[in-house]
Amino acid sequence: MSSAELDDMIKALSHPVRREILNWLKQPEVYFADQEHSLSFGVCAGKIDQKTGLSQSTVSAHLATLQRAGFISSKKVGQWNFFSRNEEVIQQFLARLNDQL
Amino acid sequence: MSSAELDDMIKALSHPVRREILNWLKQPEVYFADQEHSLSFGVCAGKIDQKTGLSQSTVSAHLATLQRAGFISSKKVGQWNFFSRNEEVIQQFLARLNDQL
DNA sequence: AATATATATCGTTAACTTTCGATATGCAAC
DNA sequence: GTTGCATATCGAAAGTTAACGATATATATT
Repeated sequence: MSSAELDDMIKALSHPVRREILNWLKQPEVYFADQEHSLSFGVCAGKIDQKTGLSQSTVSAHLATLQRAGFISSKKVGQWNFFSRNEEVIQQFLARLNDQL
Repeated sequence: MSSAELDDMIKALSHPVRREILNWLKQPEVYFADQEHSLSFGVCAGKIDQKTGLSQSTVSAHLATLQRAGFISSKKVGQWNFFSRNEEVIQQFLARLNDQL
């Protein structure tokens, strides 16, 4: 993980809504129990929009930021886009921070 | 550590110069070997100004940000202000992040 | 093909952050 | 008490980020 990548990651975490989203994705079955689709591909963008209370375009940008940082991935299925955490990346990030901070 | 405090801490880390300063303070004897004063009280603000290459006022603001977040403390001795890391706070922060991320 | 739904992208505005130089404050030395 | 040095604070300019509504794209349904 380069220094620039680390920078992107920390910046991605520096917004409370993005941290909250990451947290929700940790336990989709708790926070998105109402999702019609199976949670196995992840959580549907629209469900996240609802939960934040922010506009659709704003949340789309937050998800893009988290994805650019590597913390989440998306899987497109039909017209939907499902998001889920990249646990290994998150662990790498924490390890790196533990080390370099 | 409250959620607002965590927020301040992550924001404090979200600038590369502030992370760099934290890193320098980890090994003052390596990065500030030229300091005339003993390093036992910490590193003198002016030395940090020099090393960053940024203006005195800018660095003063960065140091204030790190201090508000709790990552560093300062000790005033005469006309000088010496800064040093708060290792316990940093460890608490890392533990919290490990947990909540 | 037309319509509907989900999501991304665009353009704008508002808010926040970083930087600087200038000034203020506080201490020391003369 | 005036001068000099270290640092903090102030005010302005520039850069970055966040938010929104509108629009574009892609898929699904009729």
